[in-house]
Amino acid sequence: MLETKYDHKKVETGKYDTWKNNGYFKCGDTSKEPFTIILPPPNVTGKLHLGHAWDVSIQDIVARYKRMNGFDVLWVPGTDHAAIATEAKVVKKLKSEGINKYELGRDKFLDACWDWTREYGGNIRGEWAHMGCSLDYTKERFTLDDYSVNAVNKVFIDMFNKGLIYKGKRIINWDPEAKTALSNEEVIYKDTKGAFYHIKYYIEGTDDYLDVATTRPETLFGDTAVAVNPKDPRYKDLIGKNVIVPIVNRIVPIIGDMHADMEKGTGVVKITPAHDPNDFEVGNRHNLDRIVIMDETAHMTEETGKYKGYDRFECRSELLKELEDKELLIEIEDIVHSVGYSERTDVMVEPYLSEQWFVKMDQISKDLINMQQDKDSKVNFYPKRYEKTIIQKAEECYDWCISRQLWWGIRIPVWYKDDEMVASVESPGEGWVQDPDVLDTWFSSALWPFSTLGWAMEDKSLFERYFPTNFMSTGYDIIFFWVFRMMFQAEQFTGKNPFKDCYMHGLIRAKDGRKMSKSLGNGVEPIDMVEKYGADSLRYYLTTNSAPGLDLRFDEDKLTSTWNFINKIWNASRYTLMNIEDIKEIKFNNLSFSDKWILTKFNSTVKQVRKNMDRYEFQNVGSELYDFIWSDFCDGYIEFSKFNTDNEGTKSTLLYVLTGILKMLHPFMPFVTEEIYQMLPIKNCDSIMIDSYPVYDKKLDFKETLELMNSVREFITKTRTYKKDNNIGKDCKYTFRCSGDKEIENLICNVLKLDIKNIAYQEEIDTLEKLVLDYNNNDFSANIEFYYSISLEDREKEKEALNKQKEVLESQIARREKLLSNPGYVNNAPKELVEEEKNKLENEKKELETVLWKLK
RNA sequence: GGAUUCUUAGCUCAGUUGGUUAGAGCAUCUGCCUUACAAGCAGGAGGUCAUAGGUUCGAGUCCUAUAGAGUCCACCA
Repeated sequence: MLETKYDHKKVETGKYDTWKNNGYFKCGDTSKEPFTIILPPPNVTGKLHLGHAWDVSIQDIVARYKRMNGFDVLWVPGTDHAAIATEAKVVKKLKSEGINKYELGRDKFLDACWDWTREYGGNIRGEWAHMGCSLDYTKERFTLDDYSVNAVNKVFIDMFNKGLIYKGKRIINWDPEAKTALSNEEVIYKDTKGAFYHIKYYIEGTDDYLDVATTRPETLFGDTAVAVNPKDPRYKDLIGKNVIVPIVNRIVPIIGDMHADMEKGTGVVKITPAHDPNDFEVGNRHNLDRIVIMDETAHMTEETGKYKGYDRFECRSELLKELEDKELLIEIEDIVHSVGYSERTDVMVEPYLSEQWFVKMDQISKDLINMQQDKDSKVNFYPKRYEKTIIQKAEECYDWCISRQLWWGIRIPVWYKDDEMVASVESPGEGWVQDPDVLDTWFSSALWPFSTLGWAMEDKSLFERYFPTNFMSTGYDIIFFWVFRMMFQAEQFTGKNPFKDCYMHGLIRAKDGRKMSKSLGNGVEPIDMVEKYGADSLRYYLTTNSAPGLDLRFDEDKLTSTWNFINKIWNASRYTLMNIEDIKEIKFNNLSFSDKWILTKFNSTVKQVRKNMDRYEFQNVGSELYDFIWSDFCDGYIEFSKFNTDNEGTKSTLLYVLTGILKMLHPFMPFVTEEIYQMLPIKNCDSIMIDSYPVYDKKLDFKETLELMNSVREFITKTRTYKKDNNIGKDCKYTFRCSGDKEIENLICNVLKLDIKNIAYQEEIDTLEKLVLDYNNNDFSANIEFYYSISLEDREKEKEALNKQKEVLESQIARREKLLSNPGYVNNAPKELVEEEKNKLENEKKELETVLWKLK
């Protein structure tokens, strides 16, 4: 027997290991159709946050749903080495021990990284277990294992040989703290307080100067020109003349270039080709020198003279003093402008001239766009608008900087000897030196959908069976980092898209709508929520409380409501189990009206739920199930069944519907549904997770009963309201007639507790005052009269109520008559709707008649 | 500058291909410890669906504009 209260801790203990040990998470039944999901790999040393909890819940729901629908489901777990993040942590740790990364050397540093990974890695596995994720651990991968490394090498070498990967000297985004290049996606732009510094650049041989406005005065050491717009009447005559760069006193030309915007600043812009991407382009057009004035740690080089060794910010403040002293500073204008910061280290990104590896994107992007235009081969996004986002990204693509000046990662498989350069995993021979850099973590992540399946391994059987994958779920924040790149790499190397459906969920925010962050201290740990409410509650809450692609404000009160819902299910199960203990088999004979009604309702719920599950509309599934279980099954059917517990058909219906409810809920609430399933007197399988998902059953669809019972329920509610409005107590004498079967009459009397002792005698009918409630619907009508001595006051109250009712009815009738006399509506609207309107109008008219009669 | 999302009850959110009386949770009011559940039951109250136009027989839903809020991309000397 179940306890009276649901205890999530008790329920969730032990089940995960049982499932896992019984092999329910493993794929491999080749008699079934495969269905593959690849888990987006979290940072190996990271921990589960609410966003992950949401993400894995969605995937587990799909995995369990598909498994119950007869698919051979493979859900691949894995983790990511997270190059920059991990390396930064290890560097910090070593530093605290007084060890410098470079002094330690590459090999020993990597050992330290592996130690770190082993020490802090693997926690995430326990968290997947807490959440109930049905992952196939026999296929677990890591971005630095052979599956991944082999694929990365193979892809890199192939792209290198095709010319899709090249090495180039460019201005890239540089993180001076991590001392590595970054891709454009890894730069976060933030509004920052700064200033326009107006500096005098004297025109050579004159006392005139140009007012040059810059936000970064310290870069003047690298100036090799000053540009004006060739159409700018203010300055066009100056083109060809020279100016003197202040402090360094370098003579540089005034050039005409469209880059100079007449509207912006003073219309004069200093050109620093080695420290600004736009200036770099200008420099190329005008053949300007590139003077590097900062090193890899953003400290000034010897080009800056006495400022050598200064940090970039120190240099700025000292330089400004000097400019002021020398009366070269015209003014300082405060502005707010957006400045790039490193996604990982949060330091200000420095545009930096260096040699890096790039993926050439133009053709690849075109291939992606073509693929997306083909209905059969494209990725279906949920919600659909992300298809457009992807296409837009592809259209405005720029080359992807993939080299990182780090050690923790997959090393670039390129070897050098003198002027020669060869791409190869192994050294081509004596005297060859490998490129020191590693690849962007996202380069390996991009291959994840096929690398994990053994695409670059000898045994390709998994790849052949389970690729392309079926379902991908992730937050919209990494669409460019990851989804886009997975798509083009799979297209380039497998000729197919990596997944058929891609579900994008939003971000989790704090209750007030702000982002959850450490600095605000408003973060919520999913594991704490699991502890407090159970994984079942958390999963259901996260997945049914928002529409696809939209953010979710985390609200613990709603989690409580979800817990209450589970407690409700628990108690409905408790009731059911108490009443079906002796059942031998499910037999639908001698079904009562209410049995037929709930079976019909159940059937239509199954239909709706399946439809929405197939479209990943989980919020709809959630409300369908909530409504059916709470309003129909518990408040409606269970109450009816209480007067019918000896009936075999009713027992069968209770068990059948409860079993179906558990199965439909199982993908959302795996633990509690398994707990209750195990107590069912009749069940097909050892575990609910290997049982089948409910299907619509035509034999159990009783449409007429549905309508009749809806009327009966409406009558019951109306009677209750009526009694309450008129202060009619339990002992009031009554008479009752209804059009339905004797069974219906009994049901109503039972539910409304119309005590047989209180039926009014003829004498009472003749002498006492009465209150009458008439109910008319085309398939059911009922009349109930209550007899008692009525006061004048009550009589007035009743009259008032009737008048109000009259008004409402009259306006409704008028509205409906107008509607039905509109030929446009009658001709164009669906016939059933028109019929229904007509019926309603009829009933309202009848009702109005009674009200009018009573008023007399 | 380009794209995109949101604006629905006091609060947080649902609302399928347009179908006429817009739903839920929480909060609130009334009455109930009825033996599955008081973390519950029964019955209420609460909304001119941001604004203004348009399409349509019919608009929360489609179109246009406006206002406010958010996000992404590009630019930012």
